Amino acid sequence: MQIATWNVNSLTVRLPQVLAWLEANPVDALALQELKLSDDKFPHDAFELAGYQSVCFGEKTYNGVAWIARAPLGDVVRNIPGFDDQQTRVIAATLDAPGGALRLVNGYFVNGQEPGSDKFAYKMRWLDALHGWLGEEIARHPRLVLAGDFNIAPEDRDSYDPAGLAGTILHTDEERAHFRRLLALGLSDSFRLFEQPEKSFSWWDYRMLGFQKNRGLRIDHILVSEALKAGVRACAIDRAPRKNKQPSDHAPVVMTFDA
DNA sequence: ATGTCGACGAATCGTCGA
Repeated sequence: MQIATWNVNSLTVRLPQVLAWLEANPVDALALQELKLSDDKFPHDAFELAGYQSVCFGEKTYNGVAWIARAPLGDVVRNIPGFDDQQTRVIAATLDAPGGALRLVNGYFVNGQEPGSDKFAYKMRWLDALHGWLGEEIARHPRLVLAGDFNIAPEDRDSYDPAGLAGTILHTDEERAHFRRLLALGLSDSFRLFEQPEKSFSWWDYRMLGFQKNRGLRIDHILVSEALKAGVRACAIDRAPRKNKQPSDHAPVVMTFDA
């Protein structure tokens, strides 16, 4: 079984690339972020023609998340229960799998702009709320996957310039502490369960030839709960779509596991 | 500050967010 995550930076622009990628990579479930479209504009039909069901939670212009899956998605939750949020950043759903249902959580984590800013404070509150809710969610659904654009480079090796960017957004101790708190819930970063090439990144700035120079960050992650960890067989970043014409600034991450 | 995208409103670009 395969689960993937991809920040597409506008599904309106990237839909053809997503459909082409799914045809070449027929994963069982795909988490999308930064749809930048309202739910009434979500292309359910196009995905259905490709053999996929979809559930979405979006808004005009910003944010927006969705799960695309080969099998029906049930028990859908939008945003973090109990956390009042004006933005569309979380969608959770349950997917049938051979070894039992999987709980799939997809998050477009707050960027935070700059340490000390209002947006950074919102990021900290949001991460707190996510942590609290996920603790309950894992207790209810031990077979859980947390995928998405975390907007956190968890360790120095996840950044092209850890010294130069130390303490800046996506690199702060506070953000990294939040990432480790998520791991402390019993979640594992599937990418780091395996030996990986050095300088493996999932995002590259559009500017300054970021991709060509591999000046990137690894901020897109797929975490698995304790119950799933032993079954994980691989996790890889697919850089190919970043070479497309009009690419997203993010590349998809794909996890393979026995479910 | 800059670079580059994408979306928006009201331009035929300026502004915002990433």
